[in-house]
Amino acid sequence: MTTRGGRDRRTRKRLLDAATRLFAERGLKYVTVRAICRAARANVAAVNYHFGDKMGLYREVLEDAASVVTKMTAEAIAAGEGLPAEERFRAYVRINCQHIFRAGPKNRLQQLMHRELQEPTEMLDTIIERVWKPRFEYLGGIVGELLGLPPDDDRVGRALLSVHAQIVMFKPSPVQLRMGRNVERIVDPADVAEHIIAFSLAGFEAYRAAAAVPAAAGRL
Amino acid sequence: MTTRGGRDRRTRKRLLDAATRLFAERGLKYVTVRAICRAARANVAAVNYHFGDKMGLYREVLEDAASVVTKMTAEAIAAGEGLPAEERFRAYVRINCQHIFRAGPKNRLQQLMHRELQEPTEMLDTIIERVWKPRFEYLGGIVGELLGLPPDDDRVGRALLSVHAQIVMFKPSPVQLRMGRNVERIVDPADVAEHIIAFSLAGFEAYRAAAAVPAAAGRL
DNA sequence: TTCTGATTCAAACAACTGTTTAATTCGTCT
DNA sequence: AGACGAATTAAACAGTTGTTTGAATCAGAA
Repeated sequence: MTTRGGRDRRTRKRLLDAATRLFAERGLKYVTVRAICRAARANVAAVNYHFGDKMGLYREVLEDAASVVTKMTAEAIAAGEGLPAEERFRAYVRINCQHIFRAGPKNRLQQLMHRELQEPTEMLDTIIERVWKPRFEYLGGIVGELLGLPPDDDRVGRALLSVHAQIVMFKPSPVQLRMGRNVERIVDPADVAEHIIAFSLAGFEAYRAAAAVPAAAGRL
Repeated sequence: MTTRGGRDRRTRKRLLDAATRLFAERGLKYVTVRAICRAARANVAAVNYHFGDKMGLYREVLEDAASVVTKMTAEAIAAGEGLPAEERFRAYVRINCQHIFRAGPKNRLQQLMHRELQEPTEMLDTIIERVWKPRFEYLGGIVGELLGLPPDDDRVGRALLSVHAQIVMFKPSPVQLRMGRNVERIVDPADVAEHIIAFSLAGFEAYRAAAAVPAAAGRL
């Protein structure tokens, strides 16, 4: 029983690895079962044998990715434990940027989570519940504190999206690649994290200042 | 010659309209020729007859969209003519948000331009040259002035992307739809524009302040 | 009207997709 | 060795895709 996985689990693992890489790079629709099996050096029927169908493989890839990424988020939260809100914000952005921008398999898992938002599949609900909601709730608490507003305030919601938008955007993509700027320098991981931190903290401060002078609040 | 367009140009126009809508909603790969022809009440062979092939139709849709959107950008630039940098920035963001968030056909054309960045086709180069480069150059001039830095400075590049990221993000998408917040209020067009303006201007100001105190510049 | 060229149509085409099948190979236990 | 179940394989399957074909239809000129 336990040892039946001599040959078995090995091609299964190869399929999962190849599928993770390809799905992250091109998305569910653009990756064919044949391409996965070619990359995993397996027969075309291997996907159906081990995972039922293509969607079953995708489901398992995404669930594995969600587990790893969720653990990563927990680390990012733990890194700010006991610190004041501003430092918790810095820690969160820094760790997130590291995992998204650095090369390697961790990067791919993050990419899968982002892709599900841009190009949703039937797994969207699962990913939102397990990955995105916890993140946004945590970050919402921090931003609310920094803005001096309750976490469910609309202004907190918008500020949250502003932060999220920046983290996503700086992932090198076709946009930046041909803008005539030196992309390698602009999107340097460390610089980007510090940029987002400084830019966002200033934005929070602007809200704080506006809230302190109610007469100007309408302008915001 | 001139009047041969009785029946001819009409189905051609219907195909272009249907294709524009569908491509904007689902993207090139997810829209079938048959779906376009069904929506345009035309025969399956109509696309190949009028545009050569599917890609020819997509090319024409995107080129038409680029023309309209480019004109729109010119209007946004003209709206800030002669005004100081901060007011030019406000005008640019406001007009952009209007066109992206408001319902209607204008919205779809913008969406096509954004989609080409997320899911590039062979038309990417054309769209970057005709739509994105002019926009980023104009906005780069404004942001450079507001930051007190030359337009080609890396920090200007990052600030540019921060603004762009926010404008893109607030377009309602699956992310926001299930975050447990009241999305209709958070992404209200007018509020979003003012939020992005306030948030970004504060970010610019932070850079300005940091530049004025060189000792702290390394932190940013 | 008759002719001509452009347009439309139903049908079929070839290539690709995910999936299934039935035979074969492999590892493991008796 | 022999037997059994799990895993792999080549081949085929059914459905969808973009595209082509050749006949039918239409509008306008001679």
